[in-house]
Amino acid sequence: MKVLIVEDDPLHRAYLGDSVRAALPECSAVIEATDGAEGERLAREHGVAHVVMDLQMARRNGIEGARTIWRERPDTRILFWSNYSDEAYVRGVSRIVPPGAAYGYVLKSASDERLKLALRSIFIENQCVIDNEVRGTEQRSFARTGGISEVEYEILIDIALGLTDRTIARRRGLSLRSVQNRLQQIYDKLEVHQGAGQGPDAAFNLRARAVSVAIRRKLVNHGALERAEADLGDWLAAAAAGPRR
Amino acid sequence: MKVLIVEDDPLHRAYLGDSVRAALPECSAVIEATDGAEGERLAREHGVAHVVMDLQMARRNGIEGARTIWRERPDTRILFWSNYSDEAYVRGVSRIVPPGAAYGYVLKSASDERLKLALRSIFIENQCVIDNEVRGTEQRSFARTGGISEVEYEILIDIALGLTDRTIARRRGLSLRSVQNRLQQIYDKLEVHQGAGQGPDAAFNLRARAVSVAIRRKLVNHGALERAEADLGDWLAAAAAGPRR
DNA sequence: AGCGGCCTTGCGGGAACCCGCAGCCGGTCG
DNA sequence: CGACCGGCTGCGGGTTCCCGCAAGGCCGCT
Repeated sequence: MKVLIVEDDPLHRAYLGDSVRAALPECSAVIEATDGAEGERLAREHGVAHVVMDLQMARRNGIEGARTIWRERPDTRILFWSNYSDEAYVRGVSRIVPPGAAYGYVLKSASDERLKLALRSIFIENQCVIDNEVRGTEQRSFARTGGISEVEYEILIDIALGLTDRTIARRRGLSLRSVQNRLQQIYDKLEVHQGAGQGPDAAFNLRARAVSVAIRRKLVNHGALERAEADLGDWLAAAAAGPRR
Repeated sequence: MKVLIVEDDPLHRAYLGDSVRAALPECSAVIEATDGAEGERLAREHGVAHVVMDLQMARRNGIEGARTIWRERPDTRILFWSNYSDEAYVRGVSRIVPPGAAYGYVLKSASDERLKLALRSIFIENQCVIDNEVRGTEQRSFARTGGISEVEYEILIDIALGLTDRTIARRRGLSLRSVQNRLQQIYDKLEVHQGAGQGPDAAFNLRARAVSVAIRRKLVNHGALERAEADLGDWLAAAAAGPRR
């Protein structure tokens, strides 16, 4: 069994290497990469089926890397090892995991024991292991209160990108009013109010305010914006090529 | 000489401790804290004058911690040790450093040598040491192109918070039109255009778009938003108490 | 069938936003 | 001193945003 480690911090990389070797005697080789792009390349070259991946790396982030690895080999087992349990990361991961694939999400603050256990569970037993704290944010995200649904999340990203209502409508195949309705729901769930007086002296611009609290609540972050921007670029190009109107 | 290390990652904390002891034989004690709040407390209790501080920690970030430490003892020497050279961090730091204070900014990706050199320069020689890469973003930030001035930056933060033009005007003591003029400059410098057609079918909402590219360019980030939100809260309370109108 | 809920869509209007035009003022330079 | 520049301000209008009201469609339940 070959294990690929993708992690840009040398200290963490070394620590991970030790843990992998200690937890998995059946591991024949540990391969190391320092960013997502290199990880993709090495995974392809070595035909690796077991990966430990950091999210949030400097040059190419872990979600991108995992996506292309999974696209090429959907049965690859990936353990995400991250500093944060931000909803943006959790959503980003759960959106790209292929059906039936075994994966894990463990925080860097977890104990040695927990990490080794997760390694064995995922790589040997083929089971999913989600850190309890991460599970927490996942739960919250689908709970009644503060729970942003998938469709709403799309629109939220769109306004975070700075799109117009009309553009969002075209992109998502909705009417203008529907987009605005969804925005209304988002404002509700994010508890965004006008601030002071309702009418002439509202303190907040709701749309901008919603983005602000979404960022503060870690629903969206830099990585998510980058990905969304790339998608948007694709769509804009496609729309310009064949504007079916 | 006592040195306080504020860093939430145990691996990095241990590494820092080793480096400090190796680089500074005159160091009599190394004290460790795992977040900004604890760092403030320990600095006060031990009367520490030499601090190594991580930015971006989970519970209370380094800029907050450094601010209160410096407020209590402006001659404290602080070395910031960070993963990133984002403009938001650089601005955040350079805004709180007291006049004449010695401080440093070194990236975690720097070599062992560089870290030790910086430790000696700052703590012993009382000199400022700014990582070259950080200097780079600092330069860029004040250069002609893409250079957001301090006043513009304030307004940028305000729209990122979701404030109305009118509210910004009140807060900053400007007329409505002046705020909008500044916004215009920001749009220019951030190269934010309407996207497709000028008039009825603009793809972008400029204000939201500006925030989006500001985040992607790392002019603002989560920590900066948190701080700005706290400031805003103070101002709102003050404005409600004595609305001089 | 009838009913109630949920989502979608259209309409209308008040507020906010984006921005060109123009006047005012303090500072700099020839 | 006059010319010029950059920043601040008011005015006006075109567009977008925010949102209440109401009508229609789909679905499940009684």
